[in-house]
Amino acid sequence: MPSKGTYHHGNLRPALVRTAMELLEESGETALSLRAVARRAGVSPAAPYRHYADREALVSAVAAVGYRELAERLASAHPSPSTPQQLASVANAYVQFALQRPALFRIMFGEPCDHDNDERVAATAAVSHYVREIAARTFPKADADALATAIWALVHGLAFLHLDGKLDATTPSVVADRVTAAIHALLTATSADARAGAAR
Amino acid sequence: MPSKGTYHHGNLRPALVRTAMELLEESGETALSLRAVARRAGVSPAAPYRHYADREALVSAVAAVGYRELAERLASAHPSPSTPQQLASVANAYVQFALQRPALFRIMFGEPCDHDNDERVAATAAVSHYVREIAARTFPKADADALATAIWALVHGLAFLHLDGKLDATTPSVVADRVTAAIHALLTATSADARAGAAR
DNA sequence: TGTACATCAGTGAACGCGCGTTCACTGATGTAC
DNA sequence: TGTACATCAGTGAACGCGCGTTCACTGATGTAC
Repeated sequence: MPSKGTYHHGNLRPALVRTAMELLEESGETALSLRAVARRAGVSPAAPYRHYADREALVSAVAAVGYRELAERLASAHPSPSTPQQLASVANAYVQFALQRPALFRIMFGEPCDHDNDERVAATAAVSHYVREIAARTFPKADADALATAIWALVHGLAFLHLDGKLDATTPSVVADRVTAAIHALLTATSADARAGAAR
Repeated sequence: MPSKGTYHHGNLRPALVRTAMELLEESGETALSLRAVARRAGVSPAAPYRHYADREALVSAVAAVGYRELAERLASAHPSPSTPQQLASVANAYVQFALQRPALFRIMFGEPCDHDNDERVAATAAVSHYVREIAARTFPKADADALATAIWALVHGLAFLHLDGKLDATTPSVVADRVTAAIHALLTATSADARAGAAR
C-alpha cells in the first residue's frame, strides 16, 4: 500500500530504515541523523518518533538489517565452506561487504553499541555460530572455538584495515588477492615453520 | 616553563594534545571537540587555532601520538619476537592497548582518516614494517608479506571484536586467554588439518 | 449501507544545546639599538 | 642597562548551523452500531 500523496505515509517504519541505509551509503555515517532521515523520507522531524523511541533505536534497526544482509552475502559466497579455498571466498565476501558499504559496516561494528538491544545481540551470536561451524568443518581436529575466533578476527581485521586505508584498497582485485593470500598464508604456508617455531 | 597564571599559556600546543587524550579517555570519542579541549585546557575557544589549522589537524596529532605509544607498548612486550609464544605476547599488548584506551584506538583506526597527513601515513608504515619483521623472523620460510598482513589483521580483528563487545571482554584475563588461544590455534593447531584441507 | 467517534500517524513550530570557525582586539614577549 | 616597537599568543563575543526532542495540534483511518 504505497503513499499516493496522502497525509499518512502508510508504511513509514520500514521506509525509515531503508532511507537511513541510502543516506549511509551516499553520505557516510556522520550524516545519519534522525532529522536527515526524516527529511529524505519526506516527513516532518517529529514523525519518526511514532515508530522509534529515539535515534539509537533507529540506528540499531539499521544495524540489524545490516547483519542480515551480511549473512546473506556470506551464505551466497558459499553455503557451507569446508576447505581453505572456500573459506577464502567467504572471507572475500565479508571484506567486499565492508568496502562496498563502509558506513553501514561501521555502524554495525564500530559504533559503541547497546548491549541491551536484542536484535543486535542475536545477530552477533548468529555470526559467531556461523563462523564456528565453518571452522569445525574445515579443521575438524582443531579447537573449534579458538579457531573460529581466530578466523573471524582475521577476516574482520582484514575488512577494517582495508576500510581504514591501512592496506591499499584502490581496486577490488588487489583487495581480493591480498585477502586470499593472507588466508592461505596463515592456514597452510606456516605449517612447517610453526612446528619449528613452537619447539624452538 | 609552566603557566603561572599569565595571559600566555606558554606551552599550549603540546598541552592541547595531552588534554585531548585525557578527554578521550574520560568521555569517549564523541566528546573530542575543539571547544571541549580548549575549555579543559583553560583557554578560549579560539586559542587552539594559533596552533592547529582546524579540528582535523588536532585529531591527527592525537592519533600520531597514539601510534607512537602503541609502538612503545608493543616493543616493551617483546623487543624482537621470533616464536609464536612471543608473538602472542605482543598480540596481547596490542589488544590491551585497544581495550585500555578505546576512544584513542578508534580515533587511530576507526575514523575516516586523511591520507594526506604525513604523520599518520608514516605511523601506519612503521606498524606495517614492524609486523613484517616479526613475521619474517617467526616464519622464515613463508611469504613474509602475506603472512605479515594476516597476522596484523588477526590481531587487529581481535582488538576490534573485543572493543565492540562482539567477544566477551569483561576481565583482562579472559581476553588474554582468548587472544593467546586464537593465535596458537591459527599458527600451530591447524597444521595437520590444513594439508588435508588443501588437498581435499 | 451510513454515520459517530476513538485511535492512529502525521504536522510544524519551538526549545535549548554545543559545535567549528572568524573577527577585531589586547596583553606579553623578546629583539634591536 | 633602558627603551621602542614588532610580533606573538592569547581573549571573548559573535556568526550560522544542524541536531535531538517535545508539544499541542489535526487530518486520515477504521470500527461499532
